[in-house]
Amino acid sequence: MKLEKILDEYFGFPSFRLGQKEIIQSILSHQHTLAMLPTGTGKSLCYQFPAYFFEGSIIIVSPLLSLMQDQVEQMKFQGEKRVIALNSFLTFQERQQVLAKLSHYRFIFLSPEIFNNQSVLSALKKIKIGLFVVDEAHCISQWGYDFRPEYLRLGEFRRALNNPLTLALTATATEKVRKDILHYLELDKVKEWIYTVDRPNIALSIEKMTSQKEKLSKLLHYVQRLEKPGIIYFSSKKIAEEITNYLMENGVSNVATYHADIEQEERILIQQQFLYGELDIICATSAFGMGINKENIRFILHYHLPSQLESYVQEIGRAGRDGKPSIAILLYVEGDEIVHKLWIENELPSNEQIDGYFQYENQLKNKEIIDYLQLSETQQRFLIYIKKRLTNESNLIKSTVAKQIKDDRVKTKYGNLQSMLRWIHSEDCLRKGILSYFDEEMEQIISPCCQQCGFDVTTFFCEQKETRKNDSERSWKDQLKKLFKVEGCQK
DNA sequence: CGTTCGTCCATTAATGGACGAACGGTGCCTTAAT
Repeated sequence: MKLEKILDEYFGFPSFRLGQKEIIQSILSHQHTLAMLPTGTGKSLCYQFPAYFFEGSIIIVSPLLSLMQDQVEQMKFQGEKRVIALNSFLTFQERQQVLAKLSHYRFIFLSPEIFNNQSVLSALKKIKIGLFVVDEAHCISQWGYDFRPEYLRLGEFRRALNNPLTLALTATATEKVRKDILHYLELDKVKEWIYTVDRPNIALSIEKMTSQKEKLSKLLHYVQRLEKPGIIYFSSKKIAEEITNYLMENGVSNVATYHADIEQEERILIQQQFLYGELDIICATSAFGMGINKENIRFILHYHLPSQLESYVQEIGRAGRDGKPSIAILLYVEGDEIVHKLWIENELPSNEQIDGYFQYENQLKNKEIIDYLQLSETQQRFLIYIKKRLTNESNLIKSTVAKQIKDDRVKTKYGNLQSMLRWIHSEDCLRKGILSYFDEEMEQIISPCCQQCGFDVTTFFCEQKETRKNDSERSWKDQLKKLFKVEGCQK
């Protein structure tokens, strides 16, 4: 049967999107595959489709519980009942039941951390695995070295499962990150399908200002005028909250804050409200976004810069999934990057902490070492990872290697931040800058492209559309607006 | 690095200033350390 026919009959799509068919064919011919597709272009089909050709289960490694839950719900809604998220949301009894009949499930979503659980791992060993999928595979490189070390152990877990056929999916990976992905998944002989990171319908703009105050008024200016809905990104939870209040005080309604300290229930509520159009603007940290499948986001504003261009591309990529013109504006004041430098410096243990850790390891209890050296959770996880990786080596070697890895990591992260800053300060086309960071060249001329290529931000304003209307219509509309305090474009 | 928070001590007992410490995004997993 032709693939298109199956696509139509089973999934209800008339045709494949860019890259999907090639990736699916590559999987169907049993080649390990690394696929890079632009944000929001239907990566999940790439593993859902082959599932119906394979015996055995499809394992999908996913970075977030909420993402797994969403995908499971969505697939159940589409009629696939043999799907489960194997994670800490399950009670002990539920987990036992699921593990007992694991081969029953066609799709098994799980986190990298769950492989640490011996009963889960041994249950997985007993079933036939048709495909091992790593979703958002750039997390291996982005988080594996410090924040979530289990991402670096996915190769080890793959080996434990007898090296199943593997598909790594991402939207943003430089050459270096792609190498990391293959290395840590222990893959060679890989078919790579790399498509552009570019999203032509998203116009790009950077505005440099000299004070935070100026930035604040610029933000309000844009928020009041740009077509909604939109997301505003911050590198501080506190400032995200403050600006939510500031916007509301200035007549912008339907705004909410989203960050890691917001209760789980509240976070789900905000996501839902945003999805269904009850909220227009989310003031968020980097916690917000993964798995947000909202078609009509019109703008992404950055009140603070992210720490690397990969993150920036991920974040702005949430705009314009419907293909309509959208805009990404980065507001920059010198010094905004300082907080990233601090995090780079402090998230991994210092040389003194590393030496101390391996020196006292045999003498003190773990908890005493942590207290004495004041190790953060990330720092502990890093050190435990090194310890496990070098089990048979002396403490001196462990200590030396740990310092080496830490130095490399700090250097890489500084480099990424520098690239971000170079891009901000460059006077070249912004799109070209992003593409060249991902070793791509501009192949087409896009209009509107970016503020370097010359475009008018006001074309993205609601007002612009309304001035086309005649005066009398406008005035009653304005009055109505005032009366009901309606913000945003009226369609 | 730059802001905020808590403590201490001052003096027309209820503020206020000085000073140092703490903090700053992201998320799994809680039966996993010889």
